Amino acid sequence: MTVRRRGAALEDSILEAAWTELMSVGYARLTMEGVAARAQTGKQVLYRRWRNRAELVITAVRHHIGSVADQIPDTGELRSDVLAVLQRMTQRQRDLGPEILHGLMAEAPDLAPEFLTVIDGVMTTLLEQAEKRGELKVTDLPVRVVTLPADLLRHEMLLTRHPIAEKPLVDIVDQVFLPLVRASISSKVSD
Amino acid sequence: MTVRRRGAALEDSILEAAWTELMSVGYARLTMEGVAARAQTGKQVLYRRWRNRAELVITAVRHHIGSVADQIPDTGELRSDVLAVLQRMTQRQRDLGPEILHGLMAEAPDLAPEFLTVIDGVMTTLLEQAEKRGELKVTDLPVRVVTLPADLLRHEMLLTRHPIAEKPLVDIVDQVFLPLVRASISSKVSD
DNA sequence: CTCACTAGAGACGCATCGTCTCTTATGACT
DNA sequence: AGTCATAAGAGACGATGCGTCTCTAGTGAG
Repeated sequence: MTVRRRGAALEDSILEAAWTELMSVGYARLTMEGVAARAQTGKQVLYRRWRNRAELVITAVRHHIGSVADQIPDTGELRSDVLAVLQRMTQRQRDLGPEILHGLMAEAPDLAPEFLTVIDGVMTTLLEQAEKRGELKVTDLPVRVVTLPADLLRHEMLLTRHPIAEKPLVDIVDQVFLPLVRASISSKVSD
Repeated sequence: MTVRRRGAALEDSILEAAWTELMSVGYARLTMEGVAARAQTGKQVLYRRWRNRAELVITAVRHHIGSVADQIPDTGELRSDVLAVLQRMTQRQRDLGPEILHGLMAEAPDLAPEFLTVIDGVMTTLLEQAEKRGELKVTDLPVRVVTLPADLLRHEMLLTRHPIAEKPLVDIVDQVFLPLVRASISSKVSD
């Protein structure tokens, strides 16, 4: 070993090695030793930075695919905005695959709550945009309805092993979300 | 060792040992060796019957808490029927705890689809009962809406680490499911 | 009473964990 | 330029659990 890396350069190498390892052997069979070997470094270097597999992998995943909240759609219509968000979510699931998702869910307890708050924020923004356009009143909607499209999609991701097609997304929006939004508006009138 | 067990007696001992082990150390730290030791038998006896940890645990769980479909509520009203099913689901989740649920989901790919079909059948029965009473027409409802209460609850179970209270169940039924059922009926009229 | 079957027990080789140790490259500070 | 604390690279280490294999001796069927 002639050159010895440090700081960010080293960390990037490790995260990239972890990602490659993740893609080639999956989560269940990813080992700290494997990552260290691929990154041409020692295990101790990994354990100095992450307490376990799960934390390392989460960092690696975040490092490679950003957050759904990174860019919020604004198409001028609530329906297509929501659909766009759901599509972004499925894209991320496709990148990871179900095995990694389940593995992380089982081993990283802190991950799930974060999913919730992130999407919550995004959906709230979408609804505020719609409200500004006069499509609806945000206050009409129970929180449960606001997070519902993402919740249903997430459920689908966790319970099926295959990547999710376009149809379920459309169904969620058209058969569940939008009817509820409409019902909420008309019930407000009859109050 | 004086007495040597066989057949069902032996199998029951093992399943009970597995359950006890599950309750005392959780799923992640349950080992085949631990179960064998507690059941006072050898590992080979386990491997003769189950291919791995996940299958053994699934059998043990089924052996101790039956299926949601074991008894289908019939209270005379759709709302309370659905609530009763959701309550039975949360009861089972309480018995298991989130850690076991996640562990099994990650390691036993065949488990998830089964959840889906079981609840699907139960909900369909509830709706047929309601239809017989004249509460609604089953054909009005998209499949997505039929499975929706269970789907949402399952989502909640998988994403929160604590047992689920009564309120979310009521919210799911009153803020999401029933409004959709009603909307579906009235939209049918205006078709 | 005999015998095929398999329970009970644990040794085995392998993989991986997380810790520890050792040498030596590196960059910050004189 | 020279010194030095720091941490990188490498791998040995004991522990643990996997899944397989082997051996013996209960046990129920006939």
